[in-house]
Amino acid sequence: MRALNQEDLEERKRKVLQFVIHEYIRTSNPVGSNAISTVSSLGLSPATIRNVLSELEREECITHPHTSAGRIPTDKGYRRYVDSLVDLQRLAIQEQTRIQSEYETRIREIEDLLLQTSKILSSLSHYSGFVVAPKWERHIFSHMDLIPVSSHRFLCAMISESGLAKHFIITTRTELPRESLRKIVRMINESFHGFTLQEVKLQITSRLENLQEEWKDILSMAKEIGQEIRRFSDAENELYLEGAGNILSLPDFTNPHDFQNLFKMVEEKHILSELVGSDWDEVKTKPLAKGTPSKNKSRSRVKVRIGSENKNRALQNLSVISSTYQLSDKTVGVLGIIGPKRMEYSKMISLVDYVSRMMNHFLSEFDKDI
Amino acid sequence: MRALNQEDLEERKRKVLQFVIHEYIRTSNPVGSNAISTVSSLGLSPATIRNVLSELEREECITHPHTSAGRIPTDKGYRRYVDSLVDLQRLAIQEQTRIQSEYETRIREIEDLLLQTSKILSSLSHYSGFVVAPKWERHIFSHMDLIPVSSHRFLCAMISESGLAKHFIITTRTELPRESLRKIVRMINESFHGFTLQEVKLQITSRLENLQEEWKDILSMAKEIGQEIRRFSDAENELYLEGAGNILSLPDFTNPHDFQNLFKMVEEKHILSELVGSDWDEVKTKPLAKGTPSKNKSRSRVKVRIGSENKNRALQNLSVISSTYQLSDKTVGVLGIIGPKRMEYSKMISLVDYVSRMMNHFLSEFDKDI
DNA sequence: TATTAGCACTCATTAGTTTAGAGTGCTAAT
DNA sequence: ATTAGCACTCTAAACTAATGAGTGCTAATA
Repeated sequence: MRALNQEDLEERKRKVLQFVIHEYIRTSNPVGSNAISTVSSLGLSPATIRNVLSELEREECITHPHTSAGRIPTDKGYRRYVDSLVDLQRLAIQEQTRIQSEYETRIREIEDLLLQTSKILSSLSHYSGFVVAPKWERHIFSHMDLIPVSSHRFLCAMISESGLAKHFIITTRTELPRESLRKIVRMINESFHGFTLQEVKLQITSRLENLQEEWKDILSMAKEIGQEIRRFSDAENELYLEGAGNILSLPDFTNPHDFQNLFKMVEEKHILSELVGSDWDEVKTKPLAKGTPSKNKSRSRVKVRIGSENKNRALQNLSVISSTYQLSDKTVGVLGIIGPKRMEYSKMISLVDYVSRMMNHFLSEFDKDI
Repeated sequence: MRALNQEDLEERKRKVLQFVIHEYIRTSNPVGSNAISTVSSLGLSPATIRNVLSELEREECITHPHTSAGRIPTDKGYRRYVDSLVDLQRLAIQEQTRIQSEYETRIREIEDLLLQTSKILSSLSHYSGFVVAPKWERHIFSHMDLIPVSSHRFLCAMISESGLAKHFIITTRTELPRESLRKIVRMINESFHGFTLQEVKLQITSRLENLQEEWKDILSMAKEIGQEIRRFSDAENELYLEGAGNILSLPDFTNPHDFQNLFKMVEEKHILSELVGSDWDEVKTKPLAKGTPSKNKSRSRVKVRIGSENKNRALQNLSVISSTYQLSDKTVGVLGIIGPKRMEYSKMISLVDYVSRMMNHFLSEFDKDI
């Protein structure tokens, strides 16, 4: 028997870890040395496997719940698996067509698209799907208008160049004659055309103050309006979250404490919204496997967070697979799925990747449509 | 010992049932004959109590989970209790002030009021609070406007006389020049002023069609707009639901199946929205106990549904206490709490009653404000 | 005649015991 | 370097026994 060098040993270790993870994902039971020896095609005896396993355990990639149980992957093990062991594949054609057909319901608004996407993510993963709505502040201001509702209340509509519309009711303490209203609206529209909405938000109050001279009479009203616009621009990103119930029915979830955490997350969606916030800044790309280049030239931006890698307590026993989406070449939002750590990463990464590409596709159509 | 007549026996039965329910609510454990004999002030031996209990059991007001357990109330038992045994009281002053202080956060819009109310209901009951938003269709149409977003898209704002505003984006296939747009808006505003929004919804398409002669050029566009308005008027009532997580942590909830049902309810709020729909039509009033007349002259409209009295499956193990609220003297919405069957009905009924009065109070202020 | 004491009976709960089997780690043989 | 062999550990399941809370019935009682 020829001597094995270091590389071969590493290779074997990798294969064993991969097998453990695959088997654990499949059966949800700890995997023993016997099973690996018999079922895998490594051709090694249980005893040898045991040596490999104890080494993997020393490296904290696996543990066992108790002495007489098989091994299960740790978060670190999953991480290693996702980083280098998972075989990334293109999504099956059959699933691609399924997704495309799901998108065929009439989508009029961006909101419809976001909702439908989160539903698709949920129903194809059988886990929970989410979409964080486009980040309002990144858009370019086009125009706004105020419609009187009553003497002190107005419906304020703000439209971005990409066609996103935000609307909310504002209330003023002072009464506003129609003429002044029109003047204020015209002024805002003229001075902010072409600015980002973040700039509008930050500068609206100060701008309105600078016009003191000629606007003395309606200054205080303009100020009030500015404040209200600011207030609504600060609102957190909207989040679409579907299929959270799916996670409950998983065999991995038995602890009632986990239930409560999950519940909290659904009730206070902003928890999750904050959580994925970091995706905007630091985006670690995970290219698809060689030999399967994507149709679209752009790189996949799928990110995986496993269990304790999530900062949020409610997600300590879950994994989040997310990607970003763009509008007019700017990253404006995040979408993805939330599922058990014990999930088919290969398939799920492909799914999220594919759906995020579809989102980009549809969003660019919206963009063209303007 | 003097002979007891039928009435005295009935009275005793009532007292025993009341004691069982109170004790069960307090401890969440089945109540035995011994406990009743010792703790209650009836002065009867366990054996006598047992006779009463078995009679109550024959009447299906109580059961026991197994032979050697004490008694617990059935839905029928709770019903009897709520109908005639519960001591209705005014809410404690301390709680009244707590509620009033909770309402002191700045409430600008009806939406704020609804959200805040559902939070109050949740936090004071320690269960789940809900408010079904005002029924749009019952309001009187005041005016509407269309703001162009892009060539094919408009922000449509509809304002009711009571100041409720509804706004949504509509998309048309054909392009609309500004002039035609203004014409259509003027026409709608003139012809529907004073109508209910339901009438607007039902008649808008047919009205637009009747104007054929003079409007030939913009008829198809007007039609499209009419259809879109119709579509958005059909949208279901919005629902505010807070504190559903509170229910999970109750000792009454152990069955994972119940968890799932509850989850479903939170995810698909319209389930609940449908559920309380019946409150608009058939309202069974439950006046407060004599001797404690309410400050406000109007009758309390609190309704209690216990366990299986709820049609919805998700609520089979829960009780719903609800009341309606008015705007301009019309019943436009429902609010209440959802909790375990095993809850302090007296307190909760008072709470819902009081909060619904507060809602009416604030809403009438909104109304005046217009 | 209504009430109650007495008693046999039921059944959930808990603890204790045993057994089976899955899986490990170590050692010595190959 | 690999593996067979074996003692060891620990869980899960199944069985047993003891406890005790609560009932329903009957006969005695005020």
